[in-house]
Amino acid sequence: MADQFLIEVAISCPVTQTFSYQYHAPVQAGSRVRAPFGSRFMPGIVTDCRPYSASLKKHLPEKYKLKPIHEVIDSEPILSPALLELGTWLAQYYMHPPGEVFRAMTPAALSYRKTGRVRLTDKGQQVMQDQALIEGRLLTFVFQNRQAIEKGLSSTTFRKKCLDYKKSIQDTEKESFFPENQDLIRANLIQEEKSKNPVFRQIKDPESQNQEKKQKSQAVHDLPSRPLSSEQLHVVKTISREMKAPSRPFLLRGVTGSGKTEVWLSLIRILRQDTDNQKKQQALVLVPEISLTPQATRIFKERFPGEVAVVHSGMSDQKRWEQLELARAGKVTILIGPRSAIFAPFNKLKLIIVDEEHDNSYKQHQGFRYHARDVAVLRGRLEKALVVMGSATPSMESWFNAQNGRYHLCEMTKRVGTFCLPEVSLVSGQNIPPSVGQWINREGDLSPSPEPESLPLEIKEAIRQILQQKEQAIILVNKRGYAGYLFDPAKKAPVSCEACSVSLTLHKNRMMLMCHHCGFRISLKTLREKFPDRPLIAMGQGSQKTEAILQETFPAARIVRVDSDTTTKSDAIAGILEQFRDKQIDILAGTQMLAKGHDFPEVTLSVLLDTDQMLNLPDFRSGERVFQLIVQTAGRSGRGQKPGRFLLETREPQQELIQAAIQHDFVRFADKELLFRKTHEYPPYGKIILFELSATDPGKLDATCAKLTQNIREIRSQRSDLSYKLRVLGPYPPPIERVSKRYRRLILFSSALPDYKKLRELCALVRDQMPRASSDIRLSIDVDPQSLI
DNA sequence: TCTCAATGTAAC
DNA sequence: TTACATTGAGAT
Repeated sequence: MADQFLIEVAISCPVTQTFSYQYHAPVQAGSRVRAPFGSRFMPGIVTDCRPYSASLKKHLPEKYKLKPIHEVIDSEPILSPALLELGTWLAQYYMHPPGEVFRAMTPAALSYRKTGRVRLTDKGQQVMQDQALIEGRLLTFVFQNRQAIEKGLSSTTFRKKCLDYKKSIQDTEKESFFPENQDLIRANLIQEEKSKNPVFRQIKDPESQNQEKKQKSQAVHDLPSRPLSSEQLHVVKTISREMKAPSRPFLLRGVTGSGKTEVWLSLIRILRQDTDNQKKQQALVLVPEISLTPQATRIFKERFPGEVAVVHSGMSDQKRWEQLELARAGKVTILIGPRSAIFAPFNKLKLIIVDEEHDNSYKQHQGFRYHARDVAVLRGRLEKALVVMGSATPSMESWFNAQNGRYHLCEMTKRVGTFCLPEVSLVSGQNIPPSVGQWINREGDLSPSPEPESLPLEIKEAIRQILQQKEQAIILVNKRGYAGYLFDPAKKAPVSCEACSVSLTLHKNRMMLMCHHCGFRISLKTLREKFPDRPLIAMGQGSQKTEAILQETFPAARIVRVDSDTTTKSDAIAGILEQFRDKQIDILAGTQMLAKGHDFPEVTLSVLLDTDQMLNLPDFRSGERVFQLIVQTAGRSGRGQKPGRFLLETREPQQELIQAAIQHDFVRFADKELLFRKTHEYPPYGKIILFELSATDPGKLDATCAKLTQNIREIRSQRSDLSYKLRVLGPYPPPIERVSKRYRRLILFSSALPDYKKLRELCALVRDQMPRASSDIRLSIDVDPQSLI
């Protein structure tokens, strides 16, 4: 066996290790390969390749015989050395299977479909006509469209559709017999093609289309940049000085409307002029998904015609691939995209901008749960690119880093041009009964509260004025808090945990209050017995009604509701935002997404309703979120020529957070917040790793949890170093116990920053000893979770 | 004793 | 993730 090579492959499936193969030629790390895995071929990424020598052989596990790689897919690696290193590091850090990490990094390139298909036979087609037979009805349901009849269905969809049908008739018809797959095959109604190996999705060469596009966009003339304010100029100078040899990332804190976009544009301009060798230097601009409207990207395209590529989640794989290919080949200078764009391939990446760095949408909440801002910092280090994060209300993590010198800090305190910050009024909610809520009655049960509901007078009046003057308004309605809490009108504060200073969570199905940090719990009954005369209001059901009331109060106004329920597709939202900009809509009413970074010059009123409810979410980050929300909402108003107003409804106007927010005093808020985080060892002073177990069967779930608890106890008793100073809470059911038919349990591991290594070690041990009682049970790990519920 | 489905585990 | 072995319940 001359000249064999040992190849390490991260297989695209949820297993923690990488696997070794042999091959007759070297394969560059970062290339895709197809390798025999079990009894089939799976795609994967080569992580390492070295000549196969006798000494190497010793290190291999003996019981396995090395299999040869089946096929090398790429002649050139699809992951650059830097991206490969990034992925390897991330798999470690986020405790996620490397194969899955790489798949997340290379959209479409590693996805595959199974070729196993199910077709109708001729006999099957005949039977299908006969609706008297159960088989006929089943097949009609499963093979609804013509395409399915002609091409067949993949076996997975076929099975799913059969199950769907079975479920749908279970309630209505009592069938004595329901045909299983085997029955259908035996009766020669369907045929199953067996071909088990995944096939790579074909990706067309984008070359031809690019050229067209490029020519089109090049026809636009270079637009002159707007003159910068002295503040902006100073910031640009300071940051660009670091561009050649970046040492630390920058955090740019600039009040809303201070013109951060202009700063980004100037930085890119400088980057582009600075051609120290043949390769064009490139910039990546990360933005929150919601602000990826054509409007927002237009300014980049106008300033740098033909040099901008854009990706967003609504794109087809084909289209996205095209855009990424432009960046990889060095054909564009700038790539704009949401969090996943942090993995985009580049020819020569020199600058990474994270716009609105505090934004929650940078965190992936499923599967590979990375935080794009944190990944950006790491990628910047690996690629020697400068990372610049910008926000009016930085996250506590970034602010902390800027304070202790890990990041450079730049600030812009003035709005540019004629804009000034909006006039703020507090609308006292004190006389208003809680919009929707339930009272805790004497028995400790919940009973509905009277719900007189209308808009506060000041708000009504303000909206009326806006409509009269044909201006626009944005109204933020908190649709529902994701958890319930108890409000104590006597104290004008929620009932909170004395040890942790976070609101206690109301678990309605258990009728108890729980603290998600220390595990403290008290039943409503006990609480009632303790304080018999205190009226307590259960909050957290939300105030969906507000939107309806708005329309009722102003029937003539063109009001459009925007929230994740009504507009799931990002396309739809973009459309609505465009209409709003064109003044076809007077009032936008909706959830938090409306507060994010949009620039509507005609908006002169922004309103934040029911602030308290958000403030009292049982989460140590709720203060930070509300502060951001208030400042950002206020920032939507008065961005044009006319001065803006901002109204905020609260029952607790004296709260320090609210006072700081309405004065746009971030530093005052941050000082207090960081102190709070420090005393409780919350991030950034502490680290959290969250395990989420889920299953469709709650019994199995609890059984697994019990075993897992036992495992944790054993590990900790054997390893005192993993017991001391590390906190473990749970498994506990989150307030939203069931999500998409799966029950959930959480285990929260936390520690102070210095003990982080130990914390990780403990978590890794727990993961590896996870009892796999059933395939129904899933474990997903969230390192640095954004939310604990 | 055979068959089918549910459960568990390995994959290089 | 998928495939295969193992196990256990029910059918012949």
